[in-house]
Amino acid sequence: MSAGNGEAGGAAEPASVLLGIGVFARRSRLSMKALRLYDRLGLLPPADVDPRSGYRRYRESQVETARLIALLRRLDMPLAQVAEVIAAPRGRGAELVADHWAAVERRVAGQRELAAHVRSQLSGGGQERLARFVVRVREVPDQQVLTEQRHVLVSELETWSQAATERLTSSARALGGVAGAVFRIFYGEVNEDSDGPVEVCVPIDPAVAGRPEAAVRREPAHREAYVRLTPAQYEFPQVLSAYEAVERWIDAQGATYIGAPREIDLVPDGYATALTESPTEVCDVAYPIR
Amino acid sequence: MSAGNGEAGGAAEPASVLLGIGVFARRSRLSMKALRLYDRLGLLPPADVDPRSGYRRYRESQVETARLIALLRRLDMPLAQVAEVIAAPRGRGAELVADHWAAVERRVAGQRELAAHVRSQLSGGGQERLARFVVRVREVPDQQVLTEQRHVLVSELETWSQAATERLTSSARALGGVAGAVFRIFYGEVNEDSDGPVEVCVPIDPAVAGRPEAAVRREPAHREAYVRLTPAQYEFPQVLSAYEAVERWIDAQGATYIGAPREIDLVPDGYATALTESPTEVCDVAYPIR
DNA sequence: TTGCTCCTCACGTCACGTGAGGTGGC
DNA sequence: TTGCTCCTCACGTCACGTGAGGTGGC
Repeated sequence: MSAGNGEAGGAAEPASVLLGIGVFARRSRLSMKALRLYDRLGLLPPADVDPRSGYRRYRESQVETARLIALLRRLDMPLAQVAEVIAAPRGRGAELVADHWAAVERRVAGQRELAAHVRSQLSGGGQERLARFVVRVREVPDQQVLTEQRHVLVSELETWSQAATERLTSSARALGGVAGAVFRIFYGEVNEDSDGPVEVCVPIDPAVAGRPEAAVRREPAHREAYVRLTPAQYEFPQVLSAYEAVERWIDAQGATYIGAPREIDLVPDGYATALTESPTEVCDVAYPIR
Repeated sequence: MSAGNGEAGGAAEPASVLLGIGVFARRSRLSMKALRLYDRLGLLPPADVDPRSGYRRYRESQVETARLIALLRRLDMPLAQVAEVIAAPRGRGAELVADHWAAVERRVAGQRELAAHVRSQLSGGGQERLARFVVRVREVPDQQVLTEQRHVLVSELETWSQAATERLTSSARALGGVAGAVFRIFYGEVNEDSDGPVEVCVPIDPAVAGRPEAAVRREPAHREAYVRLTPAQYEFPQVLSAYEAVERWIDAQGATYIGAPREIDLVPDGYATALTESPTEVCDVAYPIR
């Protein structure tokens, strides 16, 4: 409605309010180099750029945004996510920050366990922990299994695998019952950075045809090397030592891995029962070998 | 003593024990690319490299070292530090890991506060927090001060500045007494990543000549803009809002910064007294201006 | 006209990932 | 001989820092 001078939003903001990149950098606590980068990325373009000199000019009101960016970067938020926060309304921005921080805390929690594990490994002799495991070999007949497979990080693993086990177990009951020990196959590593995939397998009677609600497949007969774990040994990251023990044994034998590692539950209904009945042994960690 | 076959350390390790990079990568949970990098850096050179093909061959016993490296990298330890851990005896390695992890925890603790701060800023209106501060201006006469200056991270700031204040205060007493409010000048930012420097200043009688045990200098007379803080407002990271409030005010006035920001204690003996006597106001945050 | 600010390359850092294009080993 | 493994560049990623060499603004 006012005289159209091309400037959106500001009624009468004088040109003298514009700040050079140096002043703007000090006020916003960002380096000039960072500001040039944010300009190139479109994250924080200057209010005005002199067409001949290329000089960047920022508006006072941009200091607040720049400060927010500086704070978010101090939280190690990637610039792509920073851009989302900047673009979103305030409330949504707060949610995104909360999400980012929750992810950081999950990651750090995993690393905290790992750090303790590494320290105790280094200070406490090293070999002794592995020596405690007895590796055995057994033949596993082929099985018909109901399965669910998914990518999960270590923080989501327990929740998901319990839920999947429950779903598959109840499906199995409808098909004549669970015909063997429940197991999980790890096709890829599962930790703070890597997400598998993981497959939960519930054996059923081979004679029964599956219903389409869950994937049904044959797990082929094989020979496997395994160790049996107590509840304490099954905790992350201690369980890594169990995997290491089996791998060392296989290497020492000159045997060959022919499949992804797996955990076979010893107690029916898996970990939930284990918690309430506190058995002395909860599961086996195994590698198929030739 | 055995037949010298050129292999150091192993009495009778057959060549068949050597592993190709692919197998070694799987066993150690490192990528081949990472292994090649560690070779180039001298961090984990293969036991043997075929001179014509360039093929890398690793010894079984190197798997353990490679695993350790993989674990340390999962803790985000830089390769330079990883190299130190690998080279050090086990006990020393455990210490280095503990040190690294302690540093991570300190950093994360600071970021945790900051994340909460950013969230509340975004969800809670934003401007209201700044509006609470009343910015005033005053003239400060020139002062003779005893000082100590150092680079400190935010985690070390409180401990160091209390200790320095005590040292300087007792020196000042020997020189006729503390002649004014104790203050700290921040020449650079102090946070999880940046370490100042910071200078603690204790005013003394200008007529007294200093002794060489502490630096003595004149802090020139100046005009400064300041806000007065309650103990809650002085906590990190809330105190950042106070700095912001002063800076905004200065910008709004079109005034010019002519010195580094400073915190001036309102209570004698600084923060220690503040804790026991719980005053309603602890310190001023100020910027010299023209 | 002299400083000072600001400009754009270009390269370095960190720890790899991702092809390209070629070759050794069984 | 056919796959398969492994090789070395070379470039990309991420968020900048650090000069080099030059120019606009007051």
